[in-house]
Amino acid sequence: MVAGVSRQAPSGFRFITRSAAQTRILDAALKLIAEHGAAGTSLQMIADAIGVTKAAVYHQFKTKEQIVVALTERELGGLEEALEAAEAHDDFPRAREELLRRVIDLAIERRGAASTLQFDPVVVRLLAGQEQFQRFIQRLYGVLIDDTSEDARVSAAMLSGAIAVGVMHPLVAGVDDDTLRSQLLRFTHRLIGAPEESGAGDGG
Amino acid sequence: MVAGVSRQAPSGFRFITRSAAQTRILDAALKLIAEHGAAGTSLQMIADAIGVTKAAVYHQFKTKEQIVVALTERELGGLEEALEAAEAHDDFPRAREELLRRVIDLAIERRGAASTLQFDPVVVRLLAGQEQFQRFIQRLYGVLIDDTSEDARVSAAMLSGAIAVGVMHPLVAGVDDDTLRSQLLRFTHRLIGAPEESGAGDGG
DNA sequence: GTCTATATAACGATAGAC
DNA sequence: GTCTATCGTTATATAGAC
Repeated sequence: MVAGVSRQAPSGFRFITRSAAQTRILDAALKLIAEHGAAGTSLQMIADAIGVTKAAVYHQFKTKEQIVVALTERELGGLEEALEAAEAHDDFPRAREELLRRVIDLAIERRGAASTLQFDPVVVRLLAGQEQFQRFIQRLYGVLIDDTSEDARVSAAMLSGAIAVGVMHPLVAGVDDDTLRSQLLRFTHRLIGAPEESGAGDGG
Repeated sequence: MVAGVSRQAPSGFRFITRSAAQTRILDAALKLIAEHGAAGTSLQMIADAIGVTKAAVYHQFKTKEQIVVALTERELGGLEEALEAAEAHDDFPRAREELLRRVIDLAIERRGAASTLQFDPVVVRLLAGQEQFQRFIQRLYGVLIDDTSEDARVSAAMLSGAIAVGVMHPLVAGVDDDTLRSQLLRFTHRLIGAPEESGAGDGG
């Protein structure tokens, strides 16, 4: 699945630039969605959080849906780069290793921002209707799953949950980034059956 | 933490009986919350799903919050039994092993019902204010985490995510229960560093 | 880019009849 | 146990001034 894959055109998440006003909205929206869910986050709440009126928010994004889409684009942008780098490898284990390492780095960097979106049913529903995201997810699976066996699919599902929850669970709130990263890598390798490394000294 | 633990009083999830009308409401609510989130599920949607009016729903549950609480009580009820059985063991690895096996069984049985609730921020917020649930979660941690090391906490967080997502992820939608159970047990043992079993023949 | 003001709909919740 | 009808509030979204 990875060997001989043609370098696909970027989905285009990376090069979207946002104004300062838009960035403030997205920051506030992410925080509120994490606390109340996408359905439970109103435009009024977002407006209040950044100290403007609803109309000002609507001037930046035509609908609430567009805010969610823009938010997901932003949080998935870093993964696009990692995905392309992983696809460049021509053997499966190295591609997966590379991708997982970067996924973990990003997950820790943003401490559950993507996880929040990943588990929100409103976000999931919305993105299910967007071809751009579905293609992206399919590419991710292509690197993470080496065959079509149920074994590999269950493993990938568990891995995605382990990483996503591993960075956002209340139990790890007090764990510093470096410790969390080395633990996540260790358990991830254990889960996929790869040899565990002794040193954790990989810069980010 | 487990050795010498005194058999605590049940939180009382198990013995709540519900009328047929209440059960219909909870069934509909669970399905809708999985699709739209708790905040995105209105009383009108629940009423429409079972073919009654909003007022009929309010006759069974005084508020929307009570529906969510009742739903969580119902889905966590099976775990209470498993937790007590696990606490009866006086050595840690066996207690954890026993609990994890039952958690996986229940997760598969209901295919992500509890996972849905676990990841919904509205549900999390609501239960955070209920002492009954907080005590229950603390008891769960007591069996799953053997010490207070960050290592153990990260491991427990990842494990919880791996199981929860492992049963509800789209990738495993077509995997039959027995296959899913043996895979979940295998990867769970791998994650906690326990020896993997060869046979999966354990009745339910 | 932000404001006030408003239109229209849906929300949670209650009262009272059957 | 279910209904109709309603209250007060909030939701998404828009128009038009500054």
